[in-house]
Amino acid sequence: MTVTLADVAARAQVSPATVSRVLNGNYPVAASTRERVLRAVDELDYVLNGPASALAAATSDLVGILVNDIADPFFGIMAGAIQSEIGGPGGRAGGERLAVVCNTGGSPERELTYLTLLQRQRAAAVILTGGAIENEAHVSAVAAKLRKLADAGTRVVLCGRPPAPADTDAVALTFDNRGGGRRLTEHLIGLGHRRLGYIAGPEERTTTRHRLEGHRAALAAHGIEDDPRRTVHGRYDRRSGYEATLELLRREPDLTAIVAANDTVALGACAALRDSGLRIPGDVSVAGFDDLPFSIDAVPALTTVRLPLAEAGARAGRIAMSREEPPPGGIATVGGELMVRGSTGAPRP
Amino acid sequence: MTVTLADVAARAQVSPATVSRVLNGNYPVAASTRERVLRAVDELDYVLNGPASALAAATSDLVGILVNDIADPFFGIMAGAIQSEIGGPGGRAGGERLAVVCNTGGSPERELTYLTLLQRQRAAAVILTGGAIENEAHVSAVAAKLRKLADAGTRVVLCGRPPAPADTDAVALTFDNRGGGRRLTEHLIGLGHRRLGYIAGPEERTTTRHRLEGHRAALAAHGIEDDPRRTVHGRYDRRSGYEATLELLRREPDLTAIVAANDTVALGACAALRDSGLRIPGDVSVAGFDDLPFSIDAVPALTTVRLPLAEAGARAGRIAMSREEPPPGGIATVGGELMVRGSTGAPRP
DNA sequence: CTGTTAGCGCGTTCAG
DNA sequence: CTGAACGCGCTAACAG
Repeated sequence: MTVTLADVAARAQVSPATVSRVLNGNYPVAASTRERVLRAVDELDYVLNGPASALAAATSDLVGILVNDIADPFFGIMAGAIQSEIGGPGGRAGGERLAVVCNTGGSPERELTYLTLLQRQRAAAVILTGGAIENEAHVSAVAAKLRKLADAGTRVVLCGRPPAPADTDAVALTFDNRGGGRRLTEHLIGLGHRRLGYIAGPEERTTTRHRLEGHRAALAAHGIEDDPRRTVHGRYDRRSGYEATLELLRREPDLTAIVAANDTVALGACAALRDSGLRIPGDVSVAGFDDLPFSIDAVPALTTVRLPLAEAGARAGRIAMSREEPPPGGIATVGGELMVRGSTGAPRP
Repeated sequence: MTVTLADVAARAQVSPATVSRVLNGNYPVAASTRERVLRAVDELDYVLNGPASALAAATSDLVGILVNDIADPFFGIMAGAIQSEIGGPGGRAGGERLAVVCNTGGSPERELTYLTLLQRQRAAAVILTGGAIENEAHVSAVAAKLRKLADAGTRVVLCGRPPAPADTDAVALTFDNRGGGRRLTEHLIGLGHRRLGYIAGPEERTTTRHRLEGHRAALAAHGIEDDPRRTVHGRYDRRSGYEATLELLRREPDLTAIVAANDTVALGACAALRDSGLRIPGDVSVAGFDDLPFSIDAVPALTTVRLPLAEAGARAGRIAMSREEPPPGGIATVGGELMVRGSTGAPRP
């Protein structure tokens, strides 16, 4: 029923081994022989059996990409960039590797499950994107998994995530969330703001903590008291930004600025402010983080910290495919750039 | 080095076949035996070899998802919804299927290449999202591929895409782009607009054509001349919307409304209008399509046609997994809902 | 309910 | 440069 290597070999009057060599291009084969083989492949409409070759070769053409939520452009942009770099020559027959995108939804269990599933597939590489969960048990469980993957020959790269324990052999491209958060808040302080609300992401996540630490560092550096009532935790979504803003305004109606965990949350904050009859930035300044594509279309355009998501993803992809040297020590910090736009201004007198 | 089924079998004092049965849960196994096997699996930290079982079973746990661009939430939302429905019980050991996301970038060649790659992987199912390319040669090439996939037992589902030839056995969930486009333009006409600009998507794509046809049908139904100078083609991105808007204004400065191919393009149009000193909707009304999450945060909020992307994706995923009956005839039309918001209003007198 | 027996289709030695 | 032979790790009949 289905065409196999042997069928191609028979038709091309060569041995199966030769066909395999032609297809994988890893061994010298006479030009004329190659011709005949390729013709036979074409005539029979032969398609290599991936599982069979993965079994024999003990490695597959799959690259796992773990994301929190692929519907969120923050992850979509990284995933797309990774994918654009894992194809091309260098792989097995055809050279195209396939991206297995795994939505963890931020759940530790799913993260581990997917890592196991990728291990089962003998993935050529695994790239974990976005912040990590800061639960001790989970961190060590992940580290153990990463170690096993590395032992099995799977390349592990962290993209936008803090480094894993050194013995995991995982390369890390880490976003400078702390520095970005600090510069952002310093920008607001520089404008004259002294009463700043902060909408943080979910607890127990590195991204949340680092951004918040940067914010607090800026406050501390300028002698501004860090009133805990000015910080609210929520999810990384619009609704959370909306509700948190109402809550912040309830607690302290004379806030002059709101710093959001990310752009999506900032958009929700803007909506809440508008619905409360407050003007941006006339009454309250708003700042986001990430600089997702829509941020520039907010009205006023959102002041935020641009993270080079596509560049980082592309680099992670290349490193995963050994097409680029890992950074020295296996760790690189990727900086963010402060984008000052219309949503922040001087506080009302 | 690596633990195999046989190792587990030996430790549990059963045959390899029994271990396989426990892991796949497809055959009755005595509870006590299962216990012993699972314990052995645990103690040895055994992970099934995916390629090996795919080879033996002649089918894998992989589900292919073809998208134009995973960084675009239009596709990200569908991909995420699909993924949420392909896991769960019913599959092989563990029951979790993996989503292979393939970015075609709208290129016909890449589309075919990815279909071949998925065929090679013996994917359990393939879901093609978004509009199709309307090139005769390509359409038949894709149909041929889909037929082969179906023959090999791969379930094929089209999500947000017009039906393929009936003999491909592909189930299609098609968006009613024509109807949505028509209602949108009728809404504008109803407000009193007579000079409407249209920013279409790339040529040779079903989505572009259908939305445009709906627009024209509305014009025709109301006796409004369809001046070709009022239509500009571009890509489905913000920049394209920006430039097309400037071009439309150059051609006909007294347009009172602009209909965009999708929300992203509409955002670009809004930016161009603002930069041109025109107010929305006071001077020019703007409408989009899709109702992506950010559309409600545009200022003014975007009038658009909501497509139930998540619902359609989820349904496509269930159909692909045979967890839901395909629609009668294998074809279902998914309607859009007109969302009237602040970006459209009566034209200036 | 469980063990035995054959492959699944390919990559990779090792000879030639 | 090419062929022969073996085994990758698992599932699927078939018996029992």
